[in-house]
Amino acid sequence: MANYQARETEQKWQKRWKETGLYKVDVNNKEKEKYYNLVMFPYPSGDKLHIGHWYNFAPADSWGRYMKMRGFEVLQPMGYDSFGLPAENYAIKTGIHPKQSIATNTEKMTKQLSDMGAMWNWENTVSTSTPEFYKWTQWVFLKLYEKDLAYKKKAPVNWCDDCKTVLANEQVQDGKCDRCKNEVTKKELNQWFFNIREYADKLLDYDGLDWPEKTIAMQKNWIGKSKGVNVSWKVKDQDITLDTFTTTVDTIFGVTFVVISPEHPDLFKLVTPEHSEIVSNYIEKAKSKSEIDRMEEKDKSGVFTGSYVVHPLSGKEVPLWVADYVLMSYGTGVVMGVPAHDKRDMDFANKYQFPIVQSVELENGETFLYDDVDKYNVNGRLVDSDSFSGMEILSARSEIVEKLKEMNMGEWKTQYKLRDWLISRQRYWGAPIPVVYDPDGNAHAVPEKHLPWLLPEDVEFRPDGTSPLAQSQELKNRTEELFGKGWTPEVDTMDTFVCSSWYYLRYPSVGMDGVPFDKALTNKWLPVDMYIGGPEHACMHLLYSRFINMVLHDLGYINFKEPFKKLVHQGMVTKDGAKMSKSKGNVVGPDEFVEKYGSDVFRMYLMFMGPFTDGGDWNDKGITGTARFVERFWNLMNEESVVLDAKALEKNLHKLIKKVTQDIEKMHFNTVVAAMMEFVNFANKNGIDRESKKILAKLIAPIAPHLAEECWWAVLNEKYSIFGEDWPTYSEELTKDNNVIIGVQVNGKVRGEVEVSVDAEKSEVIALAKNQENVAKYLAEGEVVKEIYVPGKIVGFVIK
RNA sequence: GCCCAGGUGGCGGAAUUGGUAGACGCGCUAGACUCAAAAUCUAGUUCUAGCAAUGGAGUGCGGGUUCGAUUCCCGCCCUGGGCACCA
Repeated sequence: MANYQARETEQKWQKRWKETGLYKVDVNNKEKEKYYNLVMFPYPSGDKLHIGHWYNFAPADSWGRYMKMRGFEVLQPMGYDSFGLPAENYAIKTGIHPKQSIATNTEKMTKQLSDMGAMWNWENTVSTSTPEFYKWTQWVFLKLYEKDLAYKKKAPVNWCDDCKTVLANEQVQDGKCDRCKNEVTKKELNQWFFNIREYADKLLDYDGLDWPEKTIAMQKNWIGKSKGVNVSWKVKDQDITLDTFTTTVDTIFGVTFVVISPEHPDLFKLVTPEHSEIVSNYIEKAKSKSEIDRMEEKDKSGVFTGSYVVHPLSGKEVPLWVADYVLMSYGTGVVMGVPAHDKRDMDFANKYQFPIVQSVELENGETFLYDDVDKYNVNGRLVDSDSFSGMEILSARSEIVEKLKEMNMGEWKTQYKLRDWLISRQRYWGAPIPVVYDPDGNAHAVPEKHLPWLLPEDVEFRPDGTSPLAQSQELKNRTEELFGKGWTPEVDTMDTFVCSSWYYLRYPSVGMDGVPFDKALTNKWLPVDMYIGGPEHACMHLLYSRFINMVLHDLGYINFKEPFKKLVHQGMVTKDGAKMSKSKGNVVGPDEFVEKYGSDVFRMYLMFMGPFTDGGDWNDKGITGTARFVERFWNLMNEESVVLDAKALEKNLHKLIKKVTQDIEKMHFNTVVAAMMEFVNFANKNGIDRESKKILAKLIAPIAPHLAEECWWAVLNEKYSIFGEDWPTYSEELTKDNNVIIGVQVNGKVRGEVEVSVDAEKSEVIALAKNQENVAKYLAEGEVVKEIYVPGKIVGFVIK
């Protein structure tokens, strides 16, 4: 018999699948239930598909195929996140226009993705840098603009001097640019933002989402909701009031100083003349520190402003200091210093000799830092706090706020760490922000009828910190022609995360010109049933998408709030335990292995390596195990065999169907492959009949589609295609064993084993166990005080 | 510092309403086939003592609960990921 010719066979089927349109999805299908199976779309880089793509896409495809065999109409589209820096940087290096390189790369990548043999719906593909797509990205911008959810403001923003552009907070990690790892600095610029803070509370609602806990926790942490109180402090001898935010207003009688951020706009008004020089010097020094320095500097520093503020409840005067540990970007930029109960304030007080005044204690009478307890759920009372002394902490908070409210000196306030999403980019290769300015400099949205607001082509790409679009004569002319003399275009482009925040809505409606997405079709197909992609997007793409989706929901365009019902993150493939990277030179290229063993073997090995969500360690030798298995599988299917034990075959087959079904449902593909191997080993010894072979082919179909199709059609001579077949079912009754071998323990140690019927009486089993020679030996050493029998599990004796 | 995930043979990993730890695969050892090798097949493979039967130890470390713990509880150590002066 001939060996299995993997490559030839795979190419044959890929061709046939394509010609027969096997995976074409009928988006209007009314008979079958829909299933939207989505992977995060890739960036079309010039490099070949790397192992991470395979590790992500192949199991996702197996999942889609499984759902197809379960009878769903499966939409499994693939597209390209094609705006962004790499194409632009490549253009700067080579002079090849991004439009050109992206077109070439997209074509190459589509070919590679097809070679994978996955059932992508190529009729429903998108590429975000095409005018037919970004027209609607601009439409999304306009919708937000109309609702005041897009606005322009001058603010200190994150600047990457290597990429020559601003970045959103989410794109700064450890003070460094997410993309190029260059240090990020602050710049004061007039930029476009999306008001994602407006949705902070809605974004904190994860009701009905089947998402990893980890991801939800990361988002919650990023949004950072804190409930607290704004307290007002009058500045002594001046007509200024400063607000401080605190989550623990119960400590207000422990305030011994107040600290203001160096960036506070009113700061200069508060500094007394004799302190102005020292404060100016301090501000200068703080400004010159990079984000990273400031982050790493745990050591507190600050200077006195010369002014005092008045405690709203006690009337005492406390000094007002300026210190850079107070952030202007969170809360009010001013904090009350409570050194007795806050670690940072304590460090600061110790350094500059402020008094430390205790104002709360725990139930046991001990003092404490709020850093060490759950501040929203603490039991204790106030001390030395005027009329509030002795009060329970939590109720004292309400009482204090009531009092402050009466005086008009305070109120409840909720703060978020989340900041608005900065979407302007001073780069070329992105969707132009559809805004123009009148001669007075006022912004106006480009009317919808002028979309797509085309990206001009008469520009140089050299990034110099100004937007390349500013050079375009065409854009300038276009603006004046349409809007009038003296009108100018916005020259920034949009963050590419704007494109990816809504692309999943477009897939079912691809080809429709007049709308971003057809309402009925979208409400039918969305939300995405299964979304698979990397965990690194937790606080970027996955947060932005939820936000945009919610906005579109609130505007009435769609009837679902959340875009992704179920989310799964694939793990990472490592080499000898280390992350693969070009610099380490340990990158494994898929091509040579696909060439040698075929796509089925390659993807099965990736699945077999470890649990999908954990990732796995690549081993060049390890793949031979899967290759041997495919060969054994092929031989088993081809050989005529005599079944030695029909009962055992039936039982094992039903057990296999159950195991494979349940494990695929859990996405434990590694144990699916293991179970298939085990069964093939069994069938090789025992023999297998035709009906069982058919079931076996179906079971392997999701994970090795080409092999399954070939076995189904060429070996078993069944009707094309196996992917039109139903998923096998099993009988629970048949998976049950009549006899089991269970262990016998004496004082917890295994001393023998007995084979018993599953419904045997306890007395019967105990007697059988006692007769075991080795068991009897140990039982003789003492008196049996307890006999244990857990059916199907264990027999145990306790002796004294 | 805080939050999350994890630590099991030489290696990747199985097994948790507590019930014979190490499925499946890699590697390794021996044998068959071969002039030989590769490939394939058969047997073995946690460590340790023993010819064996059998015994001792064993799921990061130290305690605890239990007839019985990889699984539950307490206290540590280590690795990976995320956040980080958030008042």
